[in-house]
Amino acid sequence: MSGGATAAPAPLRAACDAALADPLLWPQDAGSAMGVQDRLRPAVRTEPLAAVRTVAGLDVGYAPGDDRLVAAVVVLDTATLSTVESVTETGRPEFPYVPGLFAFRELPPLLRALRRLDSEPDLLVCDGFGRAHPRRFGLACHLGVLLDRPVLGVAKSPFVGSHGPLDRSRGAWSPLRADDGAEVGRALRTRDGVKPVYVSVGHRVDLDTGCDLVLRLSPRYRQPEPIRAADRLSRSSPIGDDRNGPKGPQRHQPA
DNA sequence: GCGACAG
DNA sequence: ATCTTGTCGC
Repeated sequence: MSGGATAAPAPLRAACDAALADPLLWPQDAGSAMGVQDRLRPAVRTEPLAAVRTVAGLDVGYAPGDDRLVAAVVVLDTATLSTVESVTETGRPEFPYVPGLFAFRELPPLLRALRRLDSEPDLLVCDGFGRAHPRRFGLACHLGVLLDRPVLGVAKSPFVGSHGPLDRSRGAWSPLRADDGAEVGRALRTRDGVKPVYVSVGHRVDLDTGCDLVLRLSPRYRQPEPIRAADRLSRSSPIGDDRNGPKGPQRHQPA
């Protein structure tokens, strides 16, 4: 048998397939979904993360006046911010948008996109929260635990918790605290005088490392480049038409 | 009970 | 998420 006690993390592809194949992970009602979050939450770990050579940005875009969506993943080289690889996957939402249950809506399409990646990014960055969540288990935690990989959540608006004012300059930050005083994330200014982004730990990374990385990944715009790249790709990507068979996922290789 | 509520 | 014009500023 291979894969003993010292087994390396399963390849990304296998981890995505395993998660997608487990029916217990994808309930159809809100009550069971919260139960899944409570069951998985204890697995979240916070730790330093080093040697982040490549980062994958994840995002999902929705077609206007339609029920179709596009999940996009773009892998960037951390040092140069150049694109290493990118994929898109089209589909239809199978769970309604419910604040607090975001993962049940966006994770399935994101996992189907991630499974087709050839590379194994050192870190995943998603549009949303990690521990800054009503039950401390947002999208970033959920994805991290399912794949047992480092994941960071970067959101554009606060969800739970509050923070004090922060300096006007890029790099300024203030702890995002839940009602009980726990630091569940940070409001981080990535551009002078521009609204901050909200960083929270998903899994296997800590807030210091996470904020440091987010700043390095956001040299010019408010949002980190990996998320910007995934966001743009999800918007510009043609939507497949399921009525005549899926259009088929698009693969993209840098020129 | 009511409002607010990641994307 | 998505629908939307111009405008101010680097």
